[in-house]
Amino acid sequence: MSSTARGVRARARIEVTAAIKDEARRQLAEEGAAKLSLRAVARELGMASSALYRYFPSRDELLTALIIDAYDSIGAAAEAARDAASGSDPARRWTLVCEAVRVWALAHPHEYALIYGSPVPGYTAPDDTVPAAARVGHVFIGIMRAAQGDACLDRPELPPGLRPEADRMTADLAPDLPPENVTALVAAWAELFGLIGFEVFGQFNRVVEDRKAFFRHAADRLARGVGLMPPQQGEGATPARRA
Amino acid sequence: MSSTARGVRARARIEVTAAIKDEARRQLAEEGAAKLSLRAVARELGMASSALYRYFPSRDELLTALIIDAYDSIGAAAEAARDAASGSDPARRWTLVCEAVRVWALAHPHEYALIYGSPVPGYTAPDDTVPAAARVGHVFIGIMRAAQGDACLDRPELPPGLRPEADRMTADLAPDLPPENVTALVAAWAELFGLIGFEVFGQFNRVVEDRKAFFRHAADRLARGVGLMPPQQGEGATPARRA
DNA sequence: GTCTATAGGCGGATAGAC
DNA sequence: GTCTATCCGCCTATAGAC
Repeated sequence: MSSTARGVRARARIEVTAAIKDEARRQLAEEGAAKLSLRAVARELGMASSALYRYFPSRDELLTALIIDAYDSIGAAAEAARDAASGSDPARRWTLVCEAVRVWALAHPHEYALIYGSPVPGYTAPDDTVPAAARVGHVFIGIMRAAQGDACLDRPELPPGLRPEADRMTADLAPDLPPENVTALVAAWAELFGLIGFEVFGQFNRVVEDRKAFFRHAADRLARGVGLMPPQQGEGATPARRA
Repeated sequence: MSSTARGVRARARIEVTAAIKDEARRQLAEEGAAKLSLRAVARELGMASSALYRYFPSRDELLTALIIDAYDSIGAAAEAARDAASGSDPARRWTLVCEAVRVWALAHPHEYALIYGSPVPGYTAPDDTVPAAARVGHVFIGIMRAAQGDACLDRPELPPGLRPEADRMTADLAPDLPPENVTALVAAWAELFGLIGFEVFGQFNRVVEDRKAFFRHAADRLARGVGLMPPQQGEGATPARRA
């Protein structure tokens, strides 16, 4: 009953919780999130399945914990890349963060599938997951902000029909940035995960071989799209408008 | 034993096969591909589960059939959009095909997840799926080809390190197009499915509201990236290079 | 081609003893 | 907090009758 005893128990609880999540992550890789089973986790851990219910009241709560962990992990990877590149210019920071996100995804394909792949049928993520899910996006917003501060942010065009939505997104996400750049950023954010998802999920099999070089180039193109680099001059033989 | 009887039986077989796939697609929506179960399909169809094995020798064969159907369906939607827009210029054809792919995905989210979402654990698609999977990409290649024929294709830059891979992809996919455009096209192809996937899988919840307008703008930006439109002039206050 | 029956598994979740 | 026992459901796949 001493505070020491409470500390010991609390520590044990944390360790068992971590062991459960570790084993669950292992099984994620083998069976997928849809088939994540408390029973199988318990079996592998040498515990009775009913004992797990003291740690996670249901299968879905365990899933939620894994999702938050995964978002936090990829978010931390993005933040670490940003911090390591703090001396570089914004365009280079952008590319390095993109590459860090890709590296994380390739190193953790099943956790990547859990958070950016198909939703798990019958499961809806609770609001607890939102802050962790936002971390990667915040890193990109921060890079854009710094670029604006350095006055090296090019402003892309915006068609009139998108103006209301652009203003709304801007108010929500980054009121201090121009709506043109916020809109481009949201698009680039989604497109980045298209590139990564195609690589992780195998759509690039038999299509792209040198994926690292391909990705680096694509990330640079995304940086151009959000205004972190000037639009390049085309080398084409003709101006692109039809006669 | 007459040829008529054979015809009747063949027709019945086709109809039952179609009914099985229809019911399986229905269940895909409710339980997901990972839990697709021959038994549940049979139950819903009022058949004995063992009877289904006369049509599909295993669960995986049924899954393969559903995957091929889904690729063919989204491919046909892309081709139909291309054909309907045959009078328009390449940039407009690009955008219309992108929108058709998005519309298909939103109308068939679970089939979309089956082909462009997380891989089904324990299942590997056989080579039979490759031709169907390539249809959407071929539509985009065709649009690029036509643009080149009309001499309205801008050629983006390529860094030296990507040259070998660009040449390799070009030889594989479209030897008659410039490697710069082929590389940009492959990137845009992946990015397109990033945009669509984020919408279908819910990543845009609470972020993008007017998704149709947002997508149209993003698709135009992709068209610019592959050279179907000239790069736009930035309106930014300053040139984008850092001092 | 369809059925019943069967083998040999799997799962979530709870009750109640210790 | 962990256990055993239990309820009740699910699955793939096959054998053999009709």
